[in-house]
Amino acid sequence: MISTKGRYALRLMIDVALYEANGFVSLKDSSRRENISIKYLEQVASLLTKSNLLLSYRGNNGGYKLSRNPRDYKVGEILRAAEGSLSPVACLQCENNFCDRKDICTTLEFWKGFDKAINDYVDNTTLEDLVDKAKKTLENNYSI
Amino acid sequence: MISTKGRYALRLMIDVALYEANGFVSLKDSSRRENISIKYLEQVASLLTKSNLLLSYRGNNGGYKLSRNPRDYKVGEILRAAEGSLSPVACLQCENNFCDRKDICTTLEFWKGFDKAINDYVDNTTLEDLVDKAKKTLENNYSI
DNA sequence: ATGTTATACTAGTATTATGATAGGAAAAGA
DNA sequence: TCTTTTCCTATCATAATACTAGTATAACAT
Repeated sequence: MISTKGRYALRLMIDVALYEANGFVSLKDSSRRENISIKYLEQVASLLTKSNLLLSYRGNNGGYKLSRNPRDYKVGEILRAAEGSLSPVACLQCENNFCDRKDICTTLEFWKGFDKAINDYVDNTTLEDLVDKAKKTLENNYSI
Repeated sequence: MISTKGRYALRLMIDVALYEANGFVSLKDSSRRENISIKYLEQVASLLTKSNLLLSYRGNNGGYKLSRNPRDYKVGEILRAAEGSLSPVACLQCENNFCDRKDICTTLEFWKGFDKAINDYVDNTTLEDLVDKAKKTLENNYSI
């Protein structure tokens, strides 16, 4: 359901949040820290930039930084930007909502509720929540 | 996320529930009513039979019937039988839970909560709920 | 016995999505 | 002008999806 694109997007956002204090965060650094192919990460970053979740800057000392405070990102926004849609069934994706069974479908309400449960969950966690957790994990690893 | 297998499985279970009063429900009839290829529906029915959600009977006047009362099926059981797993990320599928980032993964808790939200939702609706809705839809269509 | 009806099982197949890799253009600073 | 970085597009191997098809097996009717 959530592919590498969504998972990598979330990890990239957390990584940028953790390191942007020193200036723009380059994919060269993020990809090394997160152990993700830089070329693939470029595609993920591009999705996030187009959705205005990341700001980019080219050239030397360029890279990415957050466009907002971490607490103002819902995780759902990040996942939807990377995945396109979190709909559990194709018939709920806006454009495809022309299912010819629409008026007789006895499961449509169930699927709509499912879609809502999914989006409610992912919109109930902020990037800040995950960043705080990441900071604790880093601290623990250093103390070992 | 939910493929045709899961969606067809749910529709088949509802169809069998609606028509089993007259005896075993054949795929020939179900496939005609639901407008799903009989050969594909066979594969779906096979998954449900193997999971003991449907009882099958071969030969003349054979077909399928429910193994329990509709109120005793959680929709989640049906979907999991057809789809295999509803985990939103690969690393939560039991066998694959050997992700080498397991101990440093800052998003694992988030994904576990996501998994729980998904399964809680689908386990909170019963087949009976959907069958009741289907009966109402059928009534409305006849009255038109 | 034989034919009919139905499930059970296995194999094949076209299309699409996934998860990348690769090359080069464009921007920005040294 | 060189280096570093993002930006954009193309390509590609693998796997999943959504089927179709054929045959075996069971059960009953005649």
